[in-house]
Amino acid sequence: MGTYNIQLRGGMDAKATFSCGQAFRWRQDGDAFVGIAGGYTAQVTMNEDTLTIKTDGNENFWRHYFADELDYNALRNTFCEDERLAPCVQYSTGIRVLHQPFFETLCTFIISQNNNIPRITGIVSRLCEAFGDKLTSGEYAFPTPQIMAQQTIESLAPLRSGFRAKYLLDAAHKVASGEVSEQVLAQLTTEEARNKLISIYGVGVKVADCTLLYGLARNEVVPIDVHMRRAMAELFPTGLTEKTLPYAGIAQQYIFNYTRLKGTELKA
DNA sequence: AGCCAGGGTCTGC
DNA sequence: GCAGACCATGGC
Repeated sequence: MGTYNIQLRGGMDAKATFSCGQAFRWRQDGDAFVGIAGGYTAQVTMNEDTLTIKTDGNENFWRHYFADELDYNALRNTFCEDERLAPCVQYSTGIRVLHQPFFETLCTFIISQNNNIPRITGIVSRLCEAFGDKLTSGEYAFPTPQIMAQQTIESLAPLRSGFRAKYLLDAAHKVASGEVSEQVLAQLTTEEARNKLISIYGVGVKVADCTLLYGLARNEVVPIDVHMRRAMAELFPTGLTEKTLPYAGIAQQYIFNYTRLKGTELKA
C-alpha cells in the first residue's frame, strides 16, 4: 500500500468525473472516493491540483488512468473559444476523461446499451464480485477475459444483465483468443480499430466508440447516444470547431454532462 | 401502465 | 441503405 501525490494540470472535480457516465466503479467515502481499476484499488482525494492516491497498485498506472499527460487548463481555454461550448465547459469544469483499461471498458459499455447509469453500476458490481479476484483491500477486480470466456449464459444469470450476457461472452471469447487484441488495436487507425471492435457480437458504433475513447485513449472519438444526438442537433448543428476536433471526445464529455444534468435540473 | 435508459441485431422492403 | 420489431431489467 503506497500513497502518491500526482499533479493534474487543470485539476479534477472527482465527483463530476466519476459520476458523468464514463466510469462505474467509484463510490464516495466521506470526502474521498474509492475505486477499482486494472486490478488495483485506489482511495482518492483532491487538494488544489494535487491528486492524492492511497493504493495497492503502482503510481504509473494511476497517472495514466487520470490522464496526467493532459493540461486541462489549456484544453478548456481552447474549447471556450467556441462560445457554444463554453457554457458546457463552465457547467462542470473539473471533469477529466479517464484512461481506463481496455477489456473492462469494452464490457462495461456492452452492459451500458439500452440501460441507465445506476443499473449499469449494479451489473458491473455483480460481475466483479462473482468472477473477479478478491483484492487485499476487500474489493473485487474486474474479471479477466479468460475467466469470463469460461462462463455460460446460465452462470452469468445472477448478473441480471438480460440480453447483454451473450454479448459479454462473445467479447470475452474474442479477447481471450487474441482475435481482438488491445496491442493490435493500438496499432490500427481509429477507423480500423472501430471496425475490429464491431466484429464482436453486440458491439455497434456507439459501444465501439466508447471503448475507443475511454479504453484506448482515442481522444478524438465522439460516442453518439440519444443525449448526444439531441445535443449536437440543438447546440452544434454545424459541428465542432477545427481546433476542438483532436480532443472532441473530451469536449463531448462536457456536452453530455451539460445536457444530461440540465434536463434534470429544470424538472427539479 | 407505459415510457425510458450512454444500443444492437435481425428482418423485410 | 433504412425503418421497425424485438430484446431483459428496473425506476419512475
